[in-house]
Amino acid sequence: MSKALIIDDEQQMRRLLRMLLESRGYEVCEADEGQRGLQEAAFHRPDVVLLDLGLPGLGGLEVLKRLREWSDVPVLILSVRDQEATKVQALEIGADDYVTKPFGSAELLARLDVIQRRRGPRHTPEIIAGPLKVDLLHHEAQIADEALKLTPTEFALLKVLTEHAGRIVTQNQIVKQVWPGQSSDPSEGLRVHINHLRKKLGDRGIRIVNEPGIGYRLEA
Amino acid sequence: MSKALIIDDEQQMRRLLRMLLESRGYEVCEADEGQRGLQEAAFHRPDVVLLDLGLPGLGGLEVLKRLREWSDVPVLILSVRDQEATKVQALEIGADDYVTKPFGSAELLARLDVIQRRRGPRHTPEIIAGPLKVDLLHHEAQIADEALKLTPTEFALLKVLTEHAGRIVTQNQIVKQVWPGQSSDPSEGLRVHINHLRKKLGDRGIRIVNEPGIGYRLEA
DNA sequence: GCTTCGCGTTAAGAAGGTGTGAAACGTAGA
DNA sequence: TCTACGTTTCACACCTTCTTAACGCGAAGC
Repeated sequence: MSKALIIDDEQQMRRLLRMLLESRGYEVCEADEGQRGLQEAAFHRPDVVLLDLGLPGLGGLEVLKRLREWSDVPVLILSVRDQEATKVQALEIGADDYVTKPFGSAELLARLDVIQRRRGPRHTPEIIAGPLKVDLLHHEAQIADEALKLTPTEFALLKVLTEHAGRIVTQNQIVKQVWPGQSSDPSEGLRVHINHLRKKLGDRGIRIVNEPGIGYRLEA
Repeated sequence: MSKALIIDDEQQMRRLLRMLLESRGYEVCEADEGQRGLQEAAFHRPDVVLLDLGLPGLGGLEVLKRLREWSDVPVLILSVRDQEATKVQALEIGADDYVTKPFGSAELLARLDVIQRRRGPRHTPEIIAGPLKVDLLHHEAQIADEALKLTPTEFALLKVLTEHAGRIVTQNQIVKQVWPGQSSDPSEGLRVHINHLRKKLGDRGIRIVNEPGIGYRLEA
């Protein structure tokens, strides 16, 4: 059975989440405040954390940062609208995904599934996401055993997205990985390369989804 | 000819093993560190791996675990006395056998034979891709039983490409194999030798295809 | 309804990689 | 020393890829 930790200051929200999660077979523990959340995480070792960004006292970002100092547990951010900048920060610190309040229960559970299925950076020469296979050693990419003809930049881009398949990758993260040591801002060109990549991927079960103002996500 | 990969941080040990193995007709490659060992294994696809348990950085057990995620290659563990528990762990993870340092050369070679016989048939000293046959033992290459007259560099180049026939080999990989221990960048000359090789291959069902910005691929 | 903002799409020039022939260089053997 | 052979270097034409700019579109906000 998976354990989930909810860190949120609103009692109603905690109750809602608890019901949802328990109906899915999770064992649930809660914290209404950041400091306590960290303690609970250390003690219970949850398999997934649901973290509210708008925490009083120790803020959500700070909690995430301290958590990441010693744990790789998947973290799902709960945020309200107009917290775009903060959401981006959270993803870059190491959050796995976010949902915006108010959210549908189906959406929440789906995202939970995805971030728990993820694996850390692979050390095999291949990354696989659904029908997509990225061979880092030979610089090859295949969909359902059919080779894709990619340019070096497109390959690097697809690699980053596939490594985090199902999760959002911020534009900053992408740019830093694909154009390392770049001074000027190539995020203009990013759109072009995303476009090319989408055309080459076609309609074969792999999509690149845009998250406006934040980044991109590869869906299998 | 069989390929062996040595992963050990002590240079003296590597040299000793290399001599032993080469005297037995093995082709040997080395790595002084775990991460590099995994890369070498992925690229060279050795027929047997000799793995030191006491590696700095990425430990021997960790290397073995990651190797076993994608490879069934026979692995012989090199351990020192008083590592009983670790040896057991290694065998459980998927090592095939172990020898304790210091070991006699006869014992090592015997164990190597055993664990290799356990796995399928021996490697042939030939690489074949379609109508192309590369005979490593006699340094000969044939297309449809017609011998090719190749220079040493051309032969080494064709060997690398044929070993990975159908897949992309990056320029870096080619250069490292054909011009080992070269400091200056011979990738200029690579183009020339590719050119020569293409001429000698002619139009007999074997093509060398360029992947711009990445490397080359041999197609049968 | 208008403006603003971010994204998708397209086109074209700039930048960089590749193929090819020839010349220069190094080396071993006669 | 000369010769033969293989390797490396160079120059240049050609092609692919990258970058930049412009424009259309839809969503969000005023």
